[in-house]
Amino acid sequence: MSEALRPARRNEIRQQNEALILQAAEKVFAEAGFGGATMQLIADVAGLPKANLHYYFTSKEELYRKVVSNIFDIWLHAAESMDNAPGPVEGIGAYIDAKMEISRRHPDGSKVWASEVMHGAPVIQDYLETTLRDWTAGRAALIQGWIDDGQMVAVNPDHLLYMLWAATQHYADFGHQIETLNGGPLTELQWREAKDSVKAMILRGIGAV
Amino acid sequence: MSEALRPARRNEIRQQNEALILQAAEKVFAEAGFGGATMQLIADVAGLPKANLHYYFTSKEELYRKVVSNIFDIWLHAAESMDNAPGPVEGIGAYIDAKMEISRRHPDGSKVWASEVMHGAPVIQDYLETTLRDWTAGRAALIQGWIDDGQMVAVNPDHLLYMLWAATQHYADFGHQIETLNGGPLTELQWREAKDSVKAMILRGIGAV
DNA sequence: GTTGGAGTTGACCATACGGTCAGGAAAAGA
DNA sequence: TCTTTTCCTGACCGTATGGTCAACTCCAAC
Repeated sequence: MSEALRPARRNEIRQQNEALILQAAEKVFAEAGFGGATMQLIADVAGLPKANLHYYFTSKEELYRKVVSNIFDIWLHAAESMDNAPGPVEGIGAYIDAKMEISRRHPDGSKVWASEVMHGAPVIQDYLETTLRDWTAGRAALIQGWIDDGQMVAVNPDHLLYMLWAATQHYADFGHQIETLNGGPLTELQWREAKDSVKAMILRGIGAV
Repeated sequence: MSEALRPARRNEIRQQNEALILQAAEKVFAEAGFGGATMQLIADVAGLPKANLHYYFTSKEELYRKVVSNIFDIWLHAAESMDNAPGPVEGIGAYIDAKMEISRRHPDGSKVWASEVMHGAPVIQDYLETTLRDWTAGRAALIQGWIDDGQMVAVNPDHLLYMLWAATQHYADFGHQIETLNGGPLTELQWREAKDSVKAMILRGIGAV
């Protein structure tokens, strides 16, 4: 019937299984860490025999690398929300929104990323030194421009970025702690309140309101 | 010579070795996570044969539990700095100072704690539900008091606490990322700048200046 | 419908891991 | 000095892990 799918049957299978495995891997790596995760458990979560994982990914490390790389892409994509903003209220506001949304939608990815960095970034050190460094320098300059324009108070742009990362990612990485204190997962309304609180405190904190 | 040490010789040895092992364990758990850490590596770092670890600690999990418990104590101790303050500037300012100092002096401990929580707090869930929950409720009430007194803007106290934790612990947990972006470890002066930046942004963010 | 390569998988392997233990060394008490 | 208790450790064990492989099925192209 759907001739659009017909010729890509093989690719389809491959793509579907790779996605399935990556999804399971993200979850297991987030829950157990790289060292604590086992290929067997990832296979079970994915619903595939272990040997099949090794057909698509040559090693545990390569699988892990792909998972981390995927997260970094999401992270970078959200970072674009800061651009083309007339000022800090819109730019940083949008960035906080985007990053809070990631914490909500991809908590496992966030945890894997956090874990990777905490352990000294053994597999993504090069990303940190190139892409992330460039991105950070660019946004720091952008923020400095807003300061020079008098659109916000003079704060150290680097430390502002660290605070943005910390405050937003905390809702994913420490989600379990928050849920425990909250007596359950955050509701839709509580998520909005979290977002608003973070935005209000930071925007007021940089004198942009 | 030192008769003060003489009668406690046995205890001395025990205490010293336990401390040595706990110190090594904290480092290794921080670097590799629970699953990635091995008793052999901890033993090597401590400079003791592996079998000796099992003389002092019956299992890897018990050793880990002790490490996490130690960190929680430090954490709780710092938490006291918020009490007996006349207002948010002093109370929250002191708390930020204390927590930033922990991030600087005990980065490994902070990482182990973060890792534990990220993995669902398998061994310290009871702490979260009792001690931490009580502490949080108490400080939230304290903050609410300051709000009612008009000493700061009305913000959600819980989310303020989350931001405090996030912003300060970030300098330990993501220290590797910060060091990479910074081109090396933070200097004494940079640490002061970090502390001042966090304090300035948050205190202004809650309208307490 | 036959052929070639992609996809699949149970069985298997070498290794590394947490943990044990017997027996010796060192310290404390008598 | 002799005895008892604590401390120490090399050698060892069962298990679980990451990874391999040969045999198989399924799909697409001719």
